[in-house]
Amino acid sequence: MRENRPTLEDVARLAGVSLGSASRSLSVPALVKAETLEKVQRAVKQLCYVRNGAAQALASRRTRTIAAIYPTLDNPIFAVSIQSLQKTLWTLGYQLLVASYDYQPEHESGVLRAILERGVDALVLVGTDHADAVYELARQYRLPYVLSWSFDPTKSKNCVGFSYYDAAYKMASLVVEYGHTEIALCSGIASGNERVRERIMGTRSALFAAGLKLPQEWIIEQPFTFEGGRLAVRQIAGYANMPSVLICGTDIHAVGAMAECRDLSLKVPDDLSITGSDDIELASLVQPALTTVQVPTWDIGVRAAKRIVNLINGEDTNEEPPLQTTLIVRESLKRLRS
Amino acid sequence: MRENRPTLEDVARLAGVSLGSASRSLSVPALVKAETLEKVQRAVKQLCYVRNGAAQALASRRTRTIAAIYPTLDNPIFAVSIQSLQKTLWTLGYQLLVASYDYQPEHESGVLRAILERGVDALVLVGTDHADAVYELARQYRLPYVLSWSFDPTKSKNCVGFSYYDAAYKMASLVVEYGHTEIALCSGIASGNERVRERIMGTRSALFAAGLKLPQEWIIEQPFTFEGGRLAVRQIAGYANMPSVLICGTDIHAVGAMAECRDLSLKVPDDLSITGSDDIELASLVQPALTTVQVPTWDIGVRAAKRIVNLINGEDTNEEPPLQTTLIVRESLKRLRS
DNA sequence: TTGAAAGCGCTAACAA
DNA sequence: TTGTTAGCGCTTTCAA
Repeated sequence: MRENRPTLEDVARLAGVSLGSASRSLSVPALVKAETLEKVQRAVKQLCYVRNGAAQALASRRTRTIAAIYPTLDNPIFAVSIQSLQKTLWTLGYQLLVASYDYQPEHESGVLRAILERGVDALVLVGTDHADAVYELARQYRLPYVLSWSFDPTKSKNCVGFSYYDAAYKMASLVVEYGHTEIALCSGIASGNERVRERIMGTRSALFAAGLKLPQEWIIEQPFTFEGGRLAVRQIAGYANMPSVLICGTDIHAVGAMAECRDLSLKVPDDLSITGSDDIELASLVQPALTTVQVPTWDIGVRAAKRIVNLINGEDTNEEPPLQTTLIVRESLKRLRS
Repeated sequence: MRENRPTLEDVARLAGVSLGSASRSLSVPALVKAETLEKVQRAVKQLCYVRNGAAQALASRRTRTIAAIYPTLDNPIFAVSIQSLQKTLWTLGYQLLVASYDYQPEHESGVLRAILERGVDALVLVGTDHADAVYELARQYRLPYVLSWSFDPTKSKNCVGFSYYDAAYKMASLVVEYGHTEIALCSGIASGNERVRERIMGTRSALFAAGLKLPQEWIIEQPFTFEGGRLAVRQIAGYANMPSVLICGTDIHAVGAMAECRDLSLKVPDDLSITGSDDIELASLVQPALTTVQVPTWDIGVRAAKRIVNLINGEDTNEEPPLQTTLIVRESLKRLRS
């Protein structure tokens, strides 16, 4: 298993300079005479030299790698956001280590521990609701972190996201404005997920403001899968009095719900209106097209990348306000009165 | 920026054993007396000790990390496969570093170079068609690699995948059997992607076997996006004589194509039949449900993980046959004659 | 601006 | 079965 990678010493020898100069040529070229720099660069090219990251990490105590831990990789909004996070980090000279805990919050700290062992300079997490152990480890290892997607004003320095409460409030207000009064909510699993809880609260507040209620039995907690959406529809279809609208916590839920409606011969939106959230690409492709809330998926990745690098460098990040969401009105929500 | 992580030396001191014994307790516990092992484990727990991966990597010349380079992370089949790859590697004691080159083959070697610098023990790639530089780097760094998804019998030791040719042949044969004679193909971009080329060849052979032809202008190369599928439909809709069926290279294409048909008031499958490939979850949710080819998405990740670890350990991997694909007949393909 | 040299925290001979 | 020790390849003082 021996490799024959050239070392920096080989480079230095070939270039006729010291090990120190060779190292500086690569890391802080500004401190090196142009002539020396050139000699080193020539040697690097000639030997096809590539740094040994482990040695660099050991000596400098930085890995130039950032870990991102997601609930799942299997939702297009996360996939898109990972792309933008990765691209932006790359331009800033960092690599991205991606991990997921499969929507099992209790696994997150285990994943983090493994990542810590491998060594990273910082952390990007999703949401603000994490086990104490997660925050504890970050503190203990002095790891800067960014909490993405959710926005918590009390932690704004570490947050890059939007208000799930506001997004849900907006959507529920639209639903009310369209004349609906019998409203059900298909949310995700609330435990360990403040985004789900914020959505429930936002929805409830909007209904309350209109003199309506969101009874507990009309809040249906389902995993964020197509199947989850189907199950929600099956459940409300069994109720004596069916709601006129199902507000879904994600577009994935909504698309699953629409499929189930078809199977049950429920017309959307005539028999049941359905709304989503996220505005994934699919939302405009389904029939009827989905009324949903657009969230700044790509932007979250870009900004999380910039923020985390700032935090690593100890630069003062001026606190940014939450990102904005936008209602997208299509055909899946029926107007009952104008 | 100083961290205060305890080192193995701290552990050894607290446990009252030597550095060597402490190291062995963690890496090869079998070589250590039970009593010693226990002392070390207690010290580890007490100090919350976590190995320093960089030091370990530098000294042992292995990182226990495997890199996987994908064309994109933004296709559900890859997302699913990454999940299974990651999970399986985890149980085998390896971590996964994910990267993508955004379907720009010329970027792949650059990505690989960055990964090499960081250090990995092995590589999982998608497909067999890679720049010489990629194979050259793998050779130079003695990096074991697995080529996933595609199956090339001449490289079967390194391949974990299925025959795209066969899959396409099967689907095209079904289309012919259903009585279609005017057949168009919406493939991906063929350059730098043998999977696309195999699909084209498989389709062409099946048609040829039935006395039909696949003219070049009925092969439409489009990027693997919903929009790609839409564009393909727009293109054939402009032809003087339209085909009766559009065979799509992926379900993503097919779903996009179906959406465009709706916008153009083309009935699927009456005005135009559409077939897909991959059998993503969405395929059964769209209306009409998609006739497609199921591919072993999850299995590819599991097997790639096992194979790559075998290769790292220099174990003899008995050459496995290609994985199998299955036709899934639903409603998007019309029967013109029986 | 450069060179010399002391580690970074661990593994893996080797000797005991 | 254990302890000792010489590196792994790089960064980063420090002195020149």
